[in-house]
Amino acid sequence: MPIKVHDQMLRSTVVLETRDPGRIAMYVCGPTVYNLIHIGNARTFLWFDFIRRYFLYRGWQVTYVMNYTDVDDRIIERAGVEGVPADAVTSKYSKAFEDDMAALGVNPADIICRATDHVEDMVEAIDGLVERGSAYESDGDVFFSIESFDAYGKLSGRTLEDMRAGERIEPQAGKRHPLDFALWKSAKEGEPSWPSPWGPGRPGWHIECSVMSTKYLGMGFDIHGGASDLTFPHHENEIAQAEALAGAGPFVRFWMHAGLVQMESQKMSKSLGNVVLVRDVVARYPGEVARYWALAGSYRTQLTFSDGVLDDSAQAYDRWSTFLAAARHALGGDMPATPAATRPADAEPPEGPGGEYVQRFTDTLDDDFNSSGAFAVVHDLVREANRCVEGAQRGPGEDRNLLIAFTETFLELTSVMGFRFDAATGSDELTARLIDYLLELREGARRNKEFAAADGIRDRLESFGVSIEDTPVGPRWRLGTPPAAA
RNA sequence: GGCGGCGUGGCCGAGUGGUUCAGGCAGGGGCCUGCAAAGCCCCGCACAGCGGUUCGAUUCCGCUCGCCGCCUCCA
Repeated sequence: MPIKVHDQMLRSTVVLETRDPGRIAMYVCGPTVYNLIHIGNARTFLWFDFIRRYFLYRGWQVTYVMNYTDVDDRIIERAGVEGVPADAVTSKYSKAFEDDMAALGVNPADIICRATDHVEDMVEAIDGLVERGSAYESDGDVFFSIESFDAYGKLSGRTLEDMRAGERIEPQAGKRHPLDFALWKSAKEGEPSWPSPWGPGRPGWHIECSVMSTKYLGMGFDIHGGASDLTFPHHENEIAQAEALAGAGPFVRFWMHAGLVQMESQKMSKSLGNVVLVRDVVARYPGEVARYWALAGSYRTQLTFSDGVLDDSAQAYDRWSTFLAAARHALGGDMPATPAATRPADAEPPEGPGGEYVQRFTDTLDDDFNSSGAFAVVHDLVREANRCVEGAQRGPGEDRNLLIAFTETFLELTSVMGFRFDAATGSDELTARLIDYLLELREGARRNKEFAAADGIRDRLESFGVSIEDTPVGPRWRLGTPPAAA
């Protein structure tokens, strides 16, 4: 079954036919590195990280490019506020972005490109646009003439008249059409600047993505992603620039946009100030919980963030980590490792007890990444696997074989979704030995029916965040969040 | 004003023209347990409202109401 994606340009879900068979070239608009990112931003990056993982799982070769916007009015503003040079701001927040992404288990793009490393390319592109009559200079600024590009508005589905009707700001002086946008901005005193045929200045925001995406992926690359608030004007402008310069389209084959995160019926945004930082979330929950929250619903719809939603996700995720701890306890040395499986569409159908789940998993995700369905598959798998735990812990037999197979499938599917359990269970060696020793003492007490003492040990360990579960073959424990930690 | 999206059981959140069913969280009952915990089993006659198409609509069409996004920097 082929993979289908919802293409914003067509406004429908269509079979993903790539420029080169078996290869996917994707570009996602990255952060403007002028402050800390919030979970609304993170949702987008978590999603494209997952999409890339899924493509790889399905046997595609993926080239994933992401930009960092490191020249921008807000960066200049921020540098003024912090009293440091602009590049100090951008290096600080680039690093912060990477740290936050790592905390969420988001892998870096294959190619990360910075606007400031590509100014010459942009100047060349702008020059080309001026030459072709798509752009014009005005007092040191260069603007793109939207009237010169017939298809302007095709992505966002609006006409020039529509857009004029909703004008809310005074047209900037020097523009021929109010919606013409800046390709090059002349520098004021003290601002970062680069030389150009129109004098010292800096590139406008939109041009970097057109130039860098086509530089690394070529015209007509497969997927361009970003959040839905970039549809207009940013992506519309990217199309205009790239296709005007190339003299032909398409710039991009498929446009994918992630829905925005809402805060109490209003979108979360830096300019509104109603943000929840990734940093604050990962201080309170494992990164996997945020990943679960972001990925459990469709990427296209709005997602509301409120107090409590992460608690729900934490409970749901806990079901998985609890299962895995139980499997590890029951299987001991037979515990499977995470398989590095790929499941190309043309491969043999998956076999074994977990095969049915693998099939359901790919079936649902092939349909525009229906992750909710994929989560349901994993939950169903966990339920069936849990039924085998009790039998498996008694020793070899049917239940044990099934549990091994189901656990392996579980690790396969959850790793495609970007969850890592191996590291998350961690406690250091000494802690583990101390806990084991305390449990030995407790077992002795239990054997002597000294339940008050046994329960005392359990209660104390619980208060440290160590949860104890007794099983017919001895207690198992795992580290969690201490109750009422905050 | 223009363009677009959404409204599913206490909450989150998929999906479909027709009595097998999403899934999770929360809640109730049971099994297991020394007690727990975890797990397993069972339990909710949900699809904003009003019309229409149809043998049959939560699913298609229209209207109404409500919510949200974009049109300005924004993931």
